[in-house]
Amino acid sequence: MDWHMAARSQLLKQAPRKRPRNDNQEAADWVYGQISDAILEQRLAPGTKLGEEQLGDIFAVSRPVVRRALMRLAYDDVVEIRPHRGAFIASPTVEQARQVFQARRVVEDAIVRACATRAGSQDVARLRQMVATEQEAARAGQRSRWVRLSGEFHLVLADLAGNQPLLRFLRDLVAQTSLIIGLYGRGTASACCRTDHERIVAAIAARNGETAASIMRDHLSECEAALHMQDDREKQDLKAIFAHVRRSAGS
Amino acid sequence: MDWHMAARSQLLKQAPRKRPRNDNQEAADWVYGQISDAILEQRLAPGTKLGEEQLGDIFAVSRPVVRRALMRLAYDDVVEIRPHRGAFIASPTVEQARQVFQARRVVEDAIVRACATRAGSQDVARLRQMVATEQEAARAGQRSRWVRLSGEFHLVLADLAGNQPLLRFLRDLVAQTSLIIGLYGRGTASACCRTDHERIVAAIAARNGETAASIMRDHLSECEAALHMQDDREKQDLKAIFAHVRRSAGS
DNA sequence: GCGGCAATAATTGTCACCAATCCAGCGCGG
DNA sequence: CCGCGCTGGATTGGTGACAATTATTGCCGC
Repeated sequence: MDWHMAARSQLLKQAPRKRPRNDNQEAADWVYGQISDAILEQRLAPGTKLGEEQLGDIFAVSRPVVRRALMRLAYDDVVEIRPHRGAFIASPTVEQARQVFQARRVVEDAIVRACATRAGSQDVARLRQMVATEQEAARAGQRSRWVRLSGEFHLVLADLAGNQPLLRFLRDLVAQTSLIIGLYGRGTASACCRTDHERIVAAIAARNGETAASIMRDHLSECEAALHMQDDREKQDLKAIFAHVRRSAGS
Repeated sequence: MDWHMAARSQLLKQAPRKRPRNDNQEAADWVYGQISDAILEQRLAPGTKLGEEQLGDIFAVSRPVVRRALMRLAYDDVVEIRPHRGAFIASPTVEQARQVFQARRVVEDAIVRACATRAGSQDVARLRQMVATEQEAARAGQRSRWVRLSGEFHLVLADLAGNQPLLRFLRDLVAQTSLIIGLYGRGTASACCRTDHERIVAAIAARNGETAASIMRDHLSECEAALHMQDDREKQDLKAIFAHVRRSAGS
């Protein structure tokens, strides 16, 4: 019903940006959007505990509202709810990270192909502006903003492709990608895609779907390769990190 | 954590089949699985109202449990929750149906390619048995069972592909496909894929991913083409359907 | 001095009640 | 006689408090 009509308009931001007054049905969506944005901007590190009461105090909403938001986030695999333990920001494993990137290659390959045939001149202009804004944030060194804009670029492409299920799926994948970059992206993760987005837009503007898909696949593979994916950063490296301390301070 | 380890085992049935005693955390999943199965077997027609209290009486669970199950189903786009109105089995529009099939073509193309490289001999045997069971149900005229097995075949393929995000995405798409077939599949919808599944398995067994993907794409396109997708079955055709009645019965 | 165990405390999960909202039937006015 | 506004019933949504479970911490035994 309200599923395909609003496509290509503002469906990307499903969560309201401003705080609703008292309506709690939208309040849950608001909390969901707030936490989701924090994850996308990497303000919430993986493993962070999300206490219900704590969030309820922060957002001034009741606990069931927080609960619903957390359940939605858990369904997106960005938070992990362990029974009677609480909700934590998910920490994707290396295997999960590879699967996310593989899924993104599959989905976004098709998305850019659709964009190449569907995108009009105004759509291309919109994409160019997004790329410009993103590069501006990158030059200014605003890492959070850049990460968010970089993800939004892919979502705008999915929006232009005009396929709602693929858009929703990619939204989840992008959110998880933010977590993955936050976990394994120490180092030159920011420089991985310097002009890839620009080249993708150019290929779309030229109606060359094959080229656009090829660039997109390479782009995602490069992003994946730029990560330091080492398996055992779960608990073992705690001992490695504090191996040199050797209880120097004592009685 | 428990995300990729259980892949390829029994992750397809995320909902327990037998009724848990009193534990309500799993009870919600149980209700979710029951309703989801009913949708997959087309026992629940689109537009059916799902009253919370009613479902609570049927499954002997409290209303919040039903509520959580309905929320999950709504997130899968198989039920539509209208505020203060209740939950209804979703009625996908023609546009939504086309997008679902397009998304399935994109995803399952990649899935069968992965299957062609990853599937071992025992996997192929499992697939052959699934096809045999499915054809048996088709010959026996068990429509519900056939619809369910037909969907499960695709999910088993996704399971073999070994990509959890794609598997979950395809699960949602298959559920929506059941609704679409229930809505627009009057007629020869059952005969659309006579031996397609068998040919897909053969291509996978031959390690021919390209052929398997081609058959899969054609298979999905044929299934889509076999539907009677007429646009205006929302409200307008009500007047068309009852145009000839001309209020014959009256005072 | 250290490991195991039990009691405590905090947090989550659930249920029952209450308020808000929407549909249906009915009376009234045109 | 038909259309419209109103009220009643029913269902959903929200909030509050209770019970279950688990992590932590202090204590006891070895």
